[in-house]
Amino acid sequence: MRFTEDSVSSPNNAEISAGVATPTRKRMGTAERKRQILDSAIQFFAKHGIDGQLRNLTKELGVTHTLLYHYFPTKDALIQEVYKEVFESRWKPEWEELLDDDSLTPEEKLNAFYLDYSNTVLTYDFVRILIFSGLSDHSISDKFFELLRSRLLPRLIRETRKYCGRPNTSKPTQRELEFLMGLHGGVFYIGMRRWIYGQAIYAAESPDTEQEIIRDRVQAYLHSAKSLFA
Amino acid sequence: MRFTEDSVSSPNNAEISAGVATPTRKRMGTAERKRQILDSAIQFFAKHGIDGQLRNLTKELGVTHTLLYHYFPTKDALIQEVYKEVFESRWKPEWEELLDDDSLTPEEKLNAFYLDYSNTVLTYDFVRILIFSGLSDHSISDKFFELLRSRLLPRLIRETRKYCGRPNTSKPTQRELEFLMGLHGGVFYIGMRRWIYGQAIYAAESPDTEQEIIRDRVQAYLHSAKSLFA
DNA sequence: ACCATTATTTAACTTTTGGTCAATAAGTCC
DNA sequence: GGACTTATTGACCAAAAGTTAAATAATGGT
Repeated sequence: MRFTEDSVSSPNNAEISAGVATPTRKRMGTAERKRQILDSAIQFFAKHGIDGQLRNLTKELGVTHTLLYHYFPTKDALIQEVYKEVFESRWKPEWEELLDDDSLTPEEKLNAFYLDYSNTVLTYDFVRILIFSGLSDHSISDKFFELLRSRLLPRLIRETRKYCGRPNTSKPTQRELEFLMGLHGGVFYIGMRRWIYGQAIYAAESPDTEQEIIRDRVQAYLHSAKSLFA
Repeated sequence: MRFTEDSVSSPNNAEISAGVATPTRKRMGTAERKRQILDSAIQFFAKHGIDGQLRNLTKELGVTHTLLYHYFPTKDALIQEVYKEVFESRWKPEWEELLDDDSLTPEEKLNAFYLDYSNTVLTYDFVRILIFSGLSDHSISDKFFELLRSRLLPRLIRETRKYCGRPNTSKPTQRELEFLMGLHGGVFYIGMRRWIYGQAIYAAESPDTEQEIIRDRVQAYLHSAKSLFA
């Protein structure tokens, strides 16, 4: 066995605080470790982008970066799993069901939808990874917007028309869609300011305030839609 | 004089199209070359982020990457100049003058402002560099939002109140600001979709459509502000 | 035509970073 | 408690990428 000259530089950070050295190597089950790495990777890539260095990611786990290759063949593979986890697994089919529910008014639907939608989408990892993806190749953001465009937008337009007392016979016009995107962007902008620009305009811990804000925007959208498309 | 073994690999791209080789080294004035590098760097960093490799940046210019260090001491220095160029130099004092103009109605002011504002802000480099900055350290985006917060938002709130027929005596409330950010975010979202997500919903070349859209949003904002803050 | 200046390149150095591989040790089963 | 499995590590590699120093060659002034 050989020792590196500066072997002092790897003091196993996670164990130091115990006071007495606990030099033993921890051994986790395959599934748990993989889960742990994936969870950390989500946070890590959301924070540093996909260019973050694996060595730093694994350092937070108190583990060598080579261990990563025992669970994921390559960095890209890890990133792909992160994407799947954050996007594909978080899409809620209930959103469509909600918007199709006949027992609710358009106003109730839009409010309920954007309240819940914002709850899952206006998240640190979701917002940042979505934008990181858009900034590089659009591979992820494209898939997400395809879901949006095909599943949600038509339903939202339909409810808007219902609210305005207009029939839902023709395809959504460009102007209708753009107007809806105004609402959509306004909502997403909340996440942008919070998770990209780091602004804490109102207490991030008070969901009440955020819900008020979203309700205001939905209300304003519907209200002015009525007068714009009359 | 010595030649590299694979000297073929640097065929001076810029000169190839001339047909006959023009092997001579071009020598530009200090100011022009620096300007040229800076302009390219803006586009380059906007496209690839600040992690883009200098070797690729200079390749586009048909120049060695080491030449860069003749004009900028370090990569960070170059990036700082890019930031200055894109943000500090593009802020228009006219915006404040416009919003203070007594001969215009609030509606006219907001329309005129957002039309012009979007024209300079909804740009490839502006949108992307702003977001790249927000994603890493907020050094740039913070400065920009400070301008926004101190120079523009109070005036926009004031005009909104004027439109609603309310006095401008107290400080803007959180709710008023948030509602305004709904409009602001909705407008910025146009740039997001175009320059981040790569969506071309309407022809990017038809400014008419974009102006309509913005007018719609301003209109909706004012209209529903009146009913929300009545 | 020559010289001084300096823009530009060539070559090399260093650090970073994704990835490989053999060695080591923590559990588990008998 | 010994053997087997495999989670984990340490050392190393090669390519990438920022940076430096010296050599080279345009250009302008005289």
